[in-house]
Amino acid sequence: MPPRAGQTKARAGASTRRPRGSLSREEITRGAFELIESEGVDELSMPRLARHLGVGVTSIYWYFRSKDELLDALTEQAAVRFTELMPTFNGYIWDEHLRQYFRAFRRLFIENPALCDLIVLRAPMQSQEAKTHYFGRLEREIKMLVDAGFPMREAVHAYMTLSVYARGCVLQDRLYAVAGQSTEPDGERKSLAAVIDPATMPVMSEAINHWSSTFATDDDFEMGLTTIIDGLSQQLLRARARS
Amino acid sequence: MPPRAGQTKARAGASTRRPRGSLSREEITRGAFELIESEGVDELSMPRLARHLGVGVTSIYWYFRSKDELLDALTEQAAVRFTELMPTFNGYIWDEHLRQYFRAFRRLFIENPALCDLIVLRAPMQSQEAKTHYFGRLEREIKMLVDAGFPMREAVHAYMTLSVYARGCVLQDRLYAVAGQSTEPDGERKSLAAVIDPATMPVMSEAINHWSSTFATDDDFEMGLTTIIDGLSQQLLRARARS
DNA sequence: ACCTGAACACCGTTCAAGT
DNA sequence: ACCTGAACACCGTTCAAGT
Repeated sequence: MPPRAGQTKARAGASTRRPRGSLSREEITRGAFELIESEGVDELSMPRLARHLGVGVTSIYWYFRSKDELLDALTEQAAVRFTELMPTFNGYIWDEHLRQYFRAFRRLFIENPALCDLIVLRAPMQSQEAKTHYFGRLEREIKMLVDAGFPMREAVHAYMTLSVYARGCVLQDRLYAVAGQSTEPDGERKSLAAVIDPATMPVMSEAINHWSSTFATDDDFEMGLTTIIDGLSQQLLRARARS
Repeated sequence: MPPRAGQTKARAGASTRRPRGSLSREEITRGAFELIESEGVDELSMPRLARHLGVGVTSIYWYFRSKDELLDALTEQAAVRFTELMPTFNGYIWDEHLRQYFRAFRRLFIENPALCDLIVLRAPMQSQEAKTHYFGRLEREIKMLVDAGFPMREAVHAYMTLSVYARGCVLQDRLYAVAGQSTEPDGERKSLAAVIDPATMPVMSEAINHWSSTFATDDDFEMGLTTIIDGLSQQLLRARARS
């Protein structure tokens, strides 16, 4: 791996001491993101990060009390980045809006595994800044649902149900990604057929024709999305009938 | 912690060598489950497990090539245990059946964090045995939906959508559980109010009245369940109309 | 105030023995 | 065939310096 220009790299045995103000929380988190994006969050370790930054390991501890505190900071930045990357959709009616929104929501996590690992698989945001960003976005989305006629409680839960479902799909996708990829395209169905005896499992032996290994493909996701939005339509009709 | 009777315990400095056939895959996985159940999956380490069993660390490596192989075996057993613990429901119509089933599904994971960590947060099952158990259960559930009138493809996806949603809720619950519990009962709403300015976020400042910290409470879960089942009802009506 | 290496307790794993 | 400790490379973190 050739050292890239314009970047602080591990000095090859050079024992130059870093100047005083050369390090900062920002540089550390930036380096950590680079590491996570290229190697995955599991590969982030304090010694590795220090080497990547060309710093002594313990220097990082001046800026972050622990690795966990560093990860919290990364999660917070990831949350901000995520809300910034999410496009805004305008002019759609509520059901099509939700569909577009959560389709993008899922795509974003799948295309940015670093954000996925930090946001989906880690504890909830704590910082004021991250929450403010997040709620700013929620304000838009929930208002949209309220304007469409959803009572406040139903609007909140509509968003949350879809959010939990979408994150569940992303999690599924991620777990299957880290466990070795499926080998041949049709290998999955064959290996399923091996454990399904048509005599004792007549339904399953037909069901596997509609099977995808992860159940987190684009099509799988779309079907669940449709189901949930159909359910919300029903609830909206009932709510309108009541008022 | 007093040593429990009838259990192989760490010998207090005793350097007695274990007899030949005294260890086994079964004893190791049993000890590992005990450790996971009492300490959590993060606390499982090879040295700890060895100490718990009163064995040299390296003895474990005779039975499992690596920690990962051990975890795979644990995951497999957890999957079998899970399907055995899931009650069977009889005599309900399809929508009530799904509600009961996934309610129990979620409860089981919440009440058995060890199973949750191994199944929900780890890679998919690989072994024949686990798959056979799992598909046996799926046979029942999908047949139920097909008998209710769902086309095969829709039946498969109905189950999977609910399964992804329920696991998403469980994940949420688990993440909030490991990150410190919320302090006061009403503290959450107050801390939310701190970042929500009613002037700029009129909708959110009302929405937080319907807010729960995790969005994975029993009520939250039930609402999403209702939404999804409502959506499935719609699809069933359409499918029946088509045929 | 900021950066550093030495040192500690822990981890997963390998290896060359013991019986 | 099965069990063992010594040893290795790695990790997160602390501490007592250096400048």
